[in-house]
Amino acid sequence: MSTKDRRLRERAEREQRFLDKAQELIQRDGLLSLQMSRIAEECDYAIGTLYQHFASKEDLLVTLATRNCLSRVDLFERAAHWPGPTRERMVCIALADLMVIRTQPEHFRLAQFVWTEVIWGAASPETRRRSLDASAPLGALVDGIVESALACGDLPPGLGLSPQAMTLGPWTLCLGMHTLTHTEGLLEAHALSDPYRLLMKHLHHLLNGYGWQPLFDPSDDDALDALNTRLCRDVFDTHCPDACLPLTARKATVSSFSEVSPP
Amino acid sequence: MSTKDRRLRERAEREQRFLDKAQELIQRDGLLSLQMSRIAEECDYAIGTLYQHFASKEDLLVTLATRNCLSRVDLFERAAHWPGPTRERMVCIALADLMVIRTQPEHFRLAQFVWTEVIWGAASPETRRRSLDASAPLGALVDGIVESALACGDLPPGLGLSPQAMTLGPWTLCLGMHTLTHTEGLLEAHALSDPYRLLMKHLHHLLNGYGWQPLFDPSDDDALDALNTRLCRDVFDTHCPDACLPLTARKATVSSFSEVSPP
DNA sequence: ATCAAATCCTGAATTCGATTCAAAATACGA
DNA sequence: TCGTATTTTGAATCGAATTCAGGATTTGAT
Repeated sequence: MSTKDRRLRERAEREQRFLDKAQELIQRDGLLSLQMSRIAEECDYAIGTLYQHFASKEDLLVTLATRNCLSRVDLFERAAHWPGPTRERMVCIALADLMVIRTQPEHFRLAQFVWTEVIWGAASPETRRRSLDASAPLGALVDGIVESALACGDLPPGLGLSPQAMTLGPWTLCLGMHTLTHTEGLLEAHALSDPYRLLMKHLHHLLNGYGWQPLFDPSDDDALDALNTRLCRDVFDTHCPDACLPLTARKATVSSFSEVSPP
Repeated sequence: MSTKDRRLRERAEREQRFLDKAQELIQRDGLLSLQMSRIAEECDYAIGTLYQHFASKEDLLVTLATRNCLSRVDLFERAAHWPGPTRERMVCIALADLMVIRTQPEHFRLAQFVWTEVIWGAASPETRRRSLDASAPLGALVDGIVESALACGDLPPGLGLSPQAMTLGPWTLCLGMHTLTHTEGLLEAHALSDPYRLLMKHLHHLLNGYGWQPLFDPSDDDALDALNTRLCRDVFDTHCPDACLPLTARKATVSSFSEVSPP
């Protein structure tokens, strides 16, 4: 029996090595030029062996995206379980998301690609289901924050939205911003820079719109910086890299406009 | 000289026919199984001729997405130039977007695919630029609404955001929701339905968050329906198809929750 | 109307990469 | 140790995008 166990374990380990290598190749040469044969080759396996783990290239990609998703759980957990105000916890989710995307932009590119009809539709139903299952814990963590907020009165009653439905707002906002940000040339074409600072501002406007207490004034750049810095430090032990404080473009673009119409 | 003109015109017409056929094939068989050879074949041209118009399959796809984008301009113009309140004009943009996506979901799927690193990066810079240029008019229309709102006081001064930056909020919200909606199984996995009704609610919350006058209570389902119906009728001469009023799922899901915590 | 040059169109051939599968290698149990 | 079951292998297959060497057509001058 232990033999069979060992076999299974070794098989699982090999699968992880394949995924690691795929990740590495994507990071090195881009998703565009990822080749199944090279993954197998660089792992010193025949290509047939690779196909015993993944029914197709699409399956491999979806599986990799799923693993990436799972790797975010602990970060999200820190945000969701941090004992601060519910609103700040929700902001932390967005910050966590930002940190991941700044560190591993390929993660987003892959997820974006994988959710495309072409890839998603070509992956096996089983693989797709596993991928959806993997996103459930993340969703649950965020839903939990909303529930707490409703319970403690930070969010007004009578919004008429389930926690899942509430979660959807920040989620779509972040997702949409990532999408635009990663389409090369798009934001420039619309005279925009510093998209993630803008994301945080819009997020605060949205939370204000829900009436999520305590309200926050997103036009106060210094307060925004201070909040992000504090949360990154207290919640993630990070000195809040450029992730949330893209100081560079700030003076140039955003502030220069805000000087036109001061508070 | 007129000869040359005719040539150019015929060439342009042929290009449109190729694009029409591509659109038709996508609609019929899905993006997944679109083949360059079939496009040429069904247009009664050799495949080489197709490649005189589009340097690659990616180029064709981006070009098609660009044309789709241009086809939305008139709808957006109606919304932006409608002489109603600025806030309602902005809502109309979202409604226009929804109407398009309900009528031609392939449009979104294609845009999503095209904005992917894999496709966008493989298209020629020229084609990419044309695509970005095509989105400028749409952006400008929406920016114009924001400018009016700032000018007439519907939006408070001191937000510290340029019109382009303001536009980004609703844009990302809609984009993100479309993305989630079109990933088969995702919303179901998170116990959500009726995503576009939710989109409209979150949009109103966001606009409320900006302080965009007159404020609107998104938890009032009947008011939301009434607003959408009126706008569709007055602005688009449409009887507001299911686009904005997915009455079906409404009673089942959203209201049932809102009954738990009534206003 | 005729011809050479320029331009355009054609589709068989090439290329590239994913996927298959028959054979070889290896592991297992008696 | 041997026969069977399982796993691995990678050359061969397949599918689809892309190329390019002609053939066809148009142009413009005579």
